[in-house]
Amino acid sequence: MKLADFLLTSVPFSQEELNDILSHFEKEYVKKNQVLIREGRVCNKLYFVDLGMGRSYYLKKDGKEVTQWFFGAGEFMSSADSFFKQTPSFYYLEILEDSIVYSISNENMDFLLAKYHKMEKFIRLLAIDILSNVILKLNAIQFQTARERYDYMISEFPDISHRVPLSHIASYLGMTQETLSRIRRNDS
Amino acid sequence: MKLADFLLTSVPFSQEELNDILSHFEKEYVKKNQVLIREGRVCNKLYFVDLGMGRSYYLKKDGKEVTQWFFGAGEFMSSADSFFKQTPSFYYLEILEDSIVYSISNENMDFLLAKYHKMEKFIRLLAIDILSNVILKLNAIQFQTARERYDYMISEFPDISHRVPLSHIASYLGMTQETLSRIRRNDS
DNA sequence: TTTACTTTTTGATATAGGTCAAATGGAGAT
DNA sequence: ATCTCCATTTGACCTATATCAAAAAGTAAA
Repeated sequence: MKLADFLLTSVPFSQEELNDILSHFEKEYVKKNQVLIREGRVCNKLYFVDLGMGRSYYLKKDGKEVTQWFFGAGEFMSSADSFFKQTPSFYYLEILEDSIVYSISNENMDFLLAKYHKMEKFIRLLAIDILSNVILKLNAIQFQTARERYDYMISEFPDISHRVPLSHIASYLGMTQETLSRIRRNDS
Repeated sequence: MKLADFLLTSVPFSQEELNDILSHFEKEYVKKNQVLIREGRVCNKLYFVDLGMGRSYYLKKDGKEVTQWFFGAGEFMSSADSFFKQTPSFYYLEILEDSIVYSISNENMDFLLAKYHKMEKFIRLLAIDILSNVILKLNAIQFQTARERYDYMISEFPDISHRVPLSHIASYLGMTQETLSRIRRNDS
């Protein structure tokens, strides 16, 4: 879904409001492997993935990467609490394929939030959607077997396994890549 | 923290606005073990715990209860996505001790959200705070040992272990009560 | 205080998934 | 085609935590 449609789907902005809002976003072409924000830095942009995909991840003390989330086309991508609270990010944000994104700075977002009551509503709804998704994942991790988590992911994101390295998917699912490899082998 | 203070801490409401907002909440005295909302029902109240505590939990297929979250005094309590999206709740909400809560209906909340731009902002910030907390827990569950999770919980909520049954804490931490009991024994 | 009931602890055993190490496979560069 | 470099798979073994079962400790009622 495109950014304009995404905005309109949850809040009925007028054409004029929509144009104003969109004008505060900037189109960016981002190359594969580019890091958008690093752990410990304040995330001052919110991204909408128009085409391509990205992920958030962090490093464990032993230096291993742990994928926290994947962001596909038609989704907002950011270190949400860092962006909205202007606190240091716990995560890295990285682009996984050559992508087109629309970004908005924190200053522009604050401007729009202050200007439009409807913009506050839009972001509130966005935050609640993200929250639902995180809660779903928390339940999956806490109470499903490695196999069940994998099956769920495949049913939800059938193409992801062809687009990103196994190791990213494994850490996203909270298991080692060896375990994921074995699960895959036993596929029917 | 009291409800009025909580509101003022994140958004500078005027005294008049504050009074109007507070007038849409209703004070309720809730007895221990009372269930505020059941799985599958739409949650139409948001609660602020003034005194006492509650939890959210769900039932696994095998009938076991899994505590999802504890809500202490000075915190909002609800099945957030059910309340704000008016969709069936995945959880039960239950009061664990005789408590005093302030509740607001979904209709009143919608009224306030539409009336006050600042109210939208308040709820947006609240949603983002909840999101941060859920993400922290997700990381803990995904990548810490049972022991580490327990130690973390004790440091954050030192008194909880005296106020609720072991089994609730164990399932909250994603482990069996036998494991939690053994961890406790090895405390220094 | 005795009885009945619930919660917590302890013990013995099982298992999912982790760790470490090596082998295989694939993709790009020369 | 061959070499190099990573990604993936496989194998052998290990460990944290679950499961099942029973004992002990608390709590409340009679």
